[in-house]
Amino acid sequence: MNWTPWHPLDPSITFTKADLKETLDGGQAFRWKALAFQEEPIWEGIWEQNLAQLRREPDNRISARFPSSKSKDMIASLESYLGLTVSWDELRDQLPWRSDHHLKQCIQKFSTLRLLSQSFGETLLAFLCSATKQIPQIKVMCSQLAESLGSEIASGVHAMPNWIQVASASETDLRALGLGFRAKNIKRTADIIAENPDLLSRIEASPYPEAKVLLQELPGVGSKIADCALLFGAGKLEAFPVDTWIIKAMEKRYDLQGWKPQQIEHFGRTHFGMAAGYAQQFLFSYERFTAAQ
DNA sequence: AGGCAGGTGGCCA
DNA sequence: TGGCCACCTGCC
Repeated sequence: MNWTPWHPLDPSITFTKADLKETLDGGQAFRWKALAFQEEPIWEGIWEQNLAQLRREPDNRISARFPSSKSKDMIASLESYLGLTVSWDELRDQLPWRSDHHLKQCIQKFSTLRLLSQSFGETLLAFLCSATKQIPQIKVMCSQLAESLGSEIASGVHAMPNWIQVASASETDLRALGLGFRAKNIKRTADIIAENPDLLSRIEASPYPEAKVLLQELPGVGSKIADCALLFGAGKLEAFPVDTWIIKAMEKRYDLQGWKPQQIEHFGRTHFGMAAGYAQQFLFSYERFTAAQ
């Protein structure tokens, strides 16, 4: 593969080493990998029809390079994907960290953590794969889907399939890709979307509460997967995905033992406010980090 | 060897 | 409404 020269991204996009890893490879997206495990890894990833490599500069800024054949507009797309158009500093300041010591601690530990701005369709597909799976296995499923059904965007590199491409596969085909019991729901969801071509864009354009109701009508999409798709794939920051990590975190840190997932979700959305999903990501990252110690 | 993993939906009281 | 359980598969 021939790559362009390294190109500096907008200087407002800064990451610590740990936060870049957490943002790209911490469970929001599943198509980034660290290439060289030296002092500073180079991150290579795929989003929509794009491929790039990222590296951190000593001042925490990011440089990127692209396949030399098609680099036009990729810089703008990457900057948008990395959240250039969102005011993360303001959103962070609006979270209730002044009265919430644990949140303050999480934010201090992951000070440059961001939410990626991902494609809605791709995000929904990835999180339909995620049920009772850990991140490395979700990445394998996404890569299998891409290689089998997605378009080739560079030599040997495939984009995630769109929902029409997924619908072209049978449930048996999907099971052969290692999707397990998720294959049935992914196939049924793909057929519904293929028959209603504007469904996803209508949901994405709807206000959060309505969008969540509509999304949960799709087979295999419950509260958690709907919230992940809306938070990571549609920028709806009110969404507060409640998974096993968040349940453990909220029980321990907010004394919510015995609360049901729906009650924890309500608490989170009420307590953390309009950017509850951003707060969720800080809590999630912190909990995973402390568990790994 | 058996339980568990970024869940969901169906079934039963 | 609320609790229980099956469901693919891989990994410890």
